[in-house]
Amino acid sequence: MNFWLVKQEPSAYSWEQFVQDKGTYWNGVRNYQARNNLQAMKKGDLVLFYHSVVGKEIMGIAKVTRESYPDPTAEEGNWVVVDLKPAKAFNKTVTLEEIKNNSKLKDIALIKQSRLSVMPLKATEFKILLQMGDTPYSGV
DNA sequence: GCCAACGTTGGC
DNA sequence: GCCAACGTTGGC
Repeated sequence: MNFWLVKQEPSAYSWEQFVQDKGTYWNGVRNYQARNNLQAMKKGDLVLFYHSVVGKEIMGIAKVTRESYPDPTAEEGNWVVVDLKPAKAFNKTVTLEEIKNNSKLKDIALIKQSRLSVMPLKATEFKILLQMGDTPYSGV
Protein backbone atom coordinates (compact mmCIF):
# COMPACT_ATOMS: atom_id res chain seq x y z
CA MET A 1 0.00 0.00 0.00
CA ASN A 2 1.11 3.52 -0.72
CA PHE A 3 0.41 6.74 1.09
CA TRP A 4 -0.36 10.18 -0.30
CA LEU A 5 -1.35 13.68 0.62
CA VAL A 6 -3.64 15.94 -1.37
CA LYS A 7 -4.12 19.64 -0.87
CA GLN A 8 -7.22 21.64 -1.40
CA GLU A 9 -8.32 25.11 -0.46
CA PRO A 10 -11.35 24.68 1.80
CA SER A 11 -13.04 27.58 0.03
CA ALA A 12 -12.93 25.46 -3.14
CA TYR A 13 -13.70 22.03 -1.67
CA SER A 14 -13.49 21.40 2.03
CA TRP A 15 -13.08 18.22 4.05
CA GLU A 16 -16.51 18.89 5.53
CA GLN A 17 -18.02 18.96 2.05
CA PHE A 18 -16.10 15.81 1.18
CA VAL A 19 -17.55 14.02 4.21
CA GLN A 20 -21.03 15.29 3.42
CA ASP A 21 -20.66 14.05 -0.17
CA LYS A 22 -19.35 10.69 1.10
CA GLY A 23 -16.64 10.95 -1.57
CA THR A 24 -15.72 12.66 -4.78
CA TYR A 25 -13.61 12.39 -7.89
CA TRP A 26 -10.42 14.38 -7.50
CA ASN A 27 -10.65 16.63 -10.53
CA GLY A 28 -8.92 19.77 -11.67
CA VAL A 29 -5.29 18.71 -11.33
CA ARG A 30 -3.37 20.48 -14.10
CA ASN A 31 0.21 19.82 -13.15
CA TYR A 32 2.22 16.98 -14.61
CA GLN A 33 3.92 15.90 -11.43
CA ALA A 34 0.64 15.88 -9.54
CA ARG A 35 -0.98 13.97 -12.39
CA ASN A 36 1.75 11.34 -12.32
CA ASN A 37 1.10 10.89 -8.63
CA LEU A 38 -2.62 10.47 -9.25
CA GLN A 39 -1.86 7.85 -11.88
CA ALA A 40 0.30 5.94 -9.42
CA MET A 41 -2.47 5.64 -6.83
CA LYS A 42 -3.90 2.17 -6.31
CA LYS A 43 -7.29 1.19 -4.99
CA GLY A 44 -7.08 1.02 -1.21
CA ASP A 45 -4.22 3.50 -0.88
CA LEU A 46 -4.65 6.01 1.92
CA VAL A 47 -4.60 9.75 1.30
CA LEU A 48 -4.36 12.55 3.81
CA PHE A 49 -6.56 15.56 3.09
CA TYR A 50 -4.87 18.91 3.73
CA HIS A 51 -6.51 22.33 3.80
CA SER A 52 -4.24 24.88 2.15
CA VAL A 53 -4.36 28.68 2.57
CA VAL A 54 -7.20 28.60 5.11
CA GLY A 55 -6.48 26.44 8.14
CA LYS A 56 -3.27 24.94 6.77
CA GLU A 57 -3.95 21.65 8.52
CA ILE A 58 -4.52 17.99 7.82
CA MET A 59 -8.17 17.15 8.31
CA GLY A 60 -8.36 13.40 7.94
CA ILE A 61 -7.83 10.23 5.96
CA ALA A 62 -9.36 9.38 2.61
CA LYS A 63 -9.19 6.13 0.68
CA VAL A 64 -8.75 5.55 -3.04
CA THR A 65 -11.87 3.76 -4.31
CA ARG A 66 -11.15 3.95 -8.04
CA GLU A 67 -7.82 4.21 -9.81
CA SER A 68 -7.07 6.94 -12.34
CA TYR A 69 -9.34 7.57 -15.31
CA PRO A 70 -9.68 10.57 -17.67
CA ASP A 71 -10.75 13.83 -16.01
CA PRO A 72 -14.24 14.59 -17.35
CA THR A 73 -13.73 18.27 -16.57
CA ALA A 74 -10.64 18.57 -18.80
CA GLU A 75 -11.39 20.15 -22.15
CA GLU A 76 -8.07 19.11 -23.56
CA GLY A 77 -4.98 17.25 -22.51
CA ASN A 78 -4.28 13.96 -20.86
CA TRP A 79 -5.50 14.70 -17.34
CA VAL A 80 -6.84 12.18 -14.90
CA VAL A 81 -8.86 11.87 -11.70
CA VAL A 82 -9.20 9.23 -8.99
CA ASP A 83 -12.19 8.53 -6.79
CA LEU A 84 -11.73 9.17 -3.08
CA LYS A 85 -13.99 8.58 -0.12
CA PRO A 86 -13.60 9.68 3.49
CA ALA A 87 -12.07 6.99 5.69
CA LYS A 88 -11.59 8.70 9.06
CA ALA A 89 -11.51 12.24 10.35
CA PHE A 90 -8.53 13.17 12.47
CA ASN A 91 -9.42 13.47 16.15
CA LYS A 92 -7.01 16.37 16.21
CA THR A 93 -6.10 18.26 13.05
CA VAL A 94 -2.38 18.55 12.36
CA THR A 95 -1.22 22.01 11.40
CA LEU A 96 1.53 22.97 9.02
CA GLU A 97 3.34 24.59 11.95
CA GLU A 98 3.37 21.31 13.88
CA ILE A 99 4.65 19.49 10.81
CA LYS A 100 7.42 22.05 10.37
CA ASN A 101 8.37 21.72 14.02
CA ASN A 102 8.75 17.95 13.80
CA SER A 103 12.31 17.12 12.80
CA LYS A 104 11.21 13.68 11.58
CA LEU A 105 9.09 15.39 8.94
CA LYS A 106 11.65 17.85 7.64
CA ASP A 107 11.87 16.09 4.27
CA ILE A 108 8.13 15.87 3.71
CA ALA A 109 7.08 17.03 0.24
CA LEU A 110 4.47 19.32 1.78
CA ILE A 111 7.30 21.52 3.04
CA LYS A 112 9.93 20.88 0.38
CA GLN A 113 7.61 21.37 -2.56
CA SER A 114 4.99 23.68 -1.27
CA ARG A 115 3.26 24.16 -4.59
CA LEU A 116 2.65 20.51 -5.39
CA SER A 117 -0.98 19.51 -4.79
CA VAL A 118 -0.73 15.71 -4.93
CA MET A 119 2.32 14.12 -3.32
CA PRO A 120 3.54 10.78 -2.02
CA LEU A 121 4.19 10.20 1.67
CA LYS A 122 6.59 7.67 3.12
CA ALA A 123 4.97 5.05 5.35
CA THR A 124 6.94 6.42 8.29
CA GLU A 125 5.72 9.95 7.59
CA PHE A 126 2.15 8.73 7.32
CA LYS A 127 2.37 6.93 10.66
CA ILE A 128 3.87 9.95 12.40
CA LEU A 129 1.10 12.15 11.05
CA LEU A 130 -1.55 9.70 12.29
CA GLN A 131 0.04 9.82 15.73
CA MET A 132 0.11 13.60 15.67
CA GLY A 133 -3.55 13.51 14.66
CA ASP A 134 -4.31 11.23 17.61
CA THR A 135 -6.00 8.93 15.15
CA PRO A 136 -5.28 5.21 15.12
CA TYR A 137 -6.27 3.52 11.89
CA SER A 138 -6.54 -0.21 11.55
CA GLY A 139 -4.51 -1.81 8.83
CA VAL A 140 -1.67 0.72 8.88
C1' DG B 1 16.95 24.63 -27.13
C1' DC B 2 17.56 28.70 -24.33
C1' DC B 3 15.80 32.06 -21.48
C1' DA B 4 13.05 36.19 -20.30
C1' DA B 5 8.50 37.30 -19.21
C1' DC B 6 4.56 36.11 -17.15
C1' DG B 7 1.08 33.55 -14.34
C1' DT B 8 -0.12 30.75 -10.32
C1' DT B 9 0.30 28.82 -5.82
C1' DG B 10 0.49 29.26 -1.18
C1' DG B 11 2.95 30.74 3.08
C1' DC B 12 3.67 34.71 5.73
C1' DG C 1 -0.98 42.38 0.15
C1' DC C 2 3.59 40.79 -0.67
C1' DC C 3 6.79 37.78 -2.44
C1' DA C 4 9.40 33.37 -3.23
C1' DA C 5 9.15 29.31 -5.79
C1' DC C 6 8.27 27.29 -9.78
C1' DG C 7 5.68 26.00 -13.98
C1' DT C 8 4.44 27.63 -18.65
C1' DT C 9 4.73 30.34 -22.77
C1' DG C 10 6.71 32.37 -26.64
C1' DG C 11 10.37 34.93 -29.11
C1' DC C 12 14.71 34.22 -30.94
